Amino acid sequence: MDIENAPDRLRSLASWLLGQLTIESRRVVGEVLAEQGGLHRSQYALLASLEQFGPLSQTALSERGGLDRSDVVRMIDDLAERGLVERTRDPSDRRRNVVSITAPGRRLLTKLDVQLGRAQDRLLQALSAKDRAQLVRLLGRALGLRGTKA
Amino acid sequence: MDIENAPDRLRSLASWLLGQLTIESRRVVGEVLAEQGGLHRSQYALLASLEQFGPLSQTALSERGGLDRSDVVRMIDDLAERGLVERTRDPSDRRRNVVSITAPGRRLLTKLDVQLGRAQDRLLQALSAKDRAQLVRLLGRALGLRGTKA
DNA sequence: CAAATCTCAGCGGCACTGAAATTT
DNA sequence: CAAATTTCAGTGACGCTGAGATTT
Repeated sequence: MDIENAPDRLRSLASWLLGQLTIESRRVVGEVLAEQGGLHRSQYALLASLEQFGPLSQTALSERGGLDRSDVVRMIDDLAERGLVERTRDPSDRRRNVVSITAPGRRLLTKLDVQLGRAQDRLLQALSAKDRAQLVRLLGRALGLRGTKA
Repeated sequence: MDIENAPDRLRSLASWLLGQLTIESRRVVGEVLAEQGGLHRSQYALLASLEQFGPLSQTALSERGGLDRSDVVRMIDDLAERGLVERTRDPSDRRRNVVSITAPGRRLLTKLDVQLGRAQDRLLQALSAKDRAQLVRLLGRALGLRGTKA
């Protein structure tokens, strides 16, 4: 897509620019995930939550990762089949599942961290390091993130 | 979605933040479009291209608006039915369609401009005017837009 | 009982693909 | 003939909804 030729209305519209860059972002990230095991984006989010916060219920996972409860079911099904997470009934509240990341899950997550980092570089190659940091800051703030330099 | 509770890996990942804000963006923009005639986002892009550049072929429209040729067919079908654009065969090259915006199309476009402007304000309410401008600038640059202050 | 959790089936928008038909 | 343009049918990921089953 040649953004230079787009009409002014679009070139100055935040929502349109966001959408266009997100398309590109999904392409770039999708390539990485396809190579490194064929996970979905949401599955990276699940592994990231489990690694940082320890075992979680599926509801907690959906909240942490900004995912729908329904998608969590399907994505955890798949991760469990691959041995990247374990799902067991919570003995203290048998409505809940307790999902935890496995050693192979951690290893894959580490690998993905590296590759996704490079994907960000490709996505934002036109921006300086300072501008990339600023972009992340502005996006975070627009989403209601307070303070932390994350 | 409560971004505060997301894992650090996601909160600092540009592609994830982009995706989350784009979800919100589509929600907000979708509401406006649903109220003001029920158009799709891509149809606003089509009207915007036609207004600025005059009558265009469908291929040109797909390039200007970052749309797929296939979607242009469907979206123009609908716009033509509503009387917002006109589609005629190009007499000088009968492979082409010539699409042009109509008076009602212009009127709707103007109305949408206002409402979409407000939608941007809602989407980015957490940012100052300066930060919004900076965000637009960074997104444009990441997409390869050179120079213009748009 | 009401509320929480998980599961399942399905929907609609969207970016995209492949192939056919027409014209240059 | 090859190339360009439009059209059509269909795909897959994704965000989401509604309803049911189980448990608290």
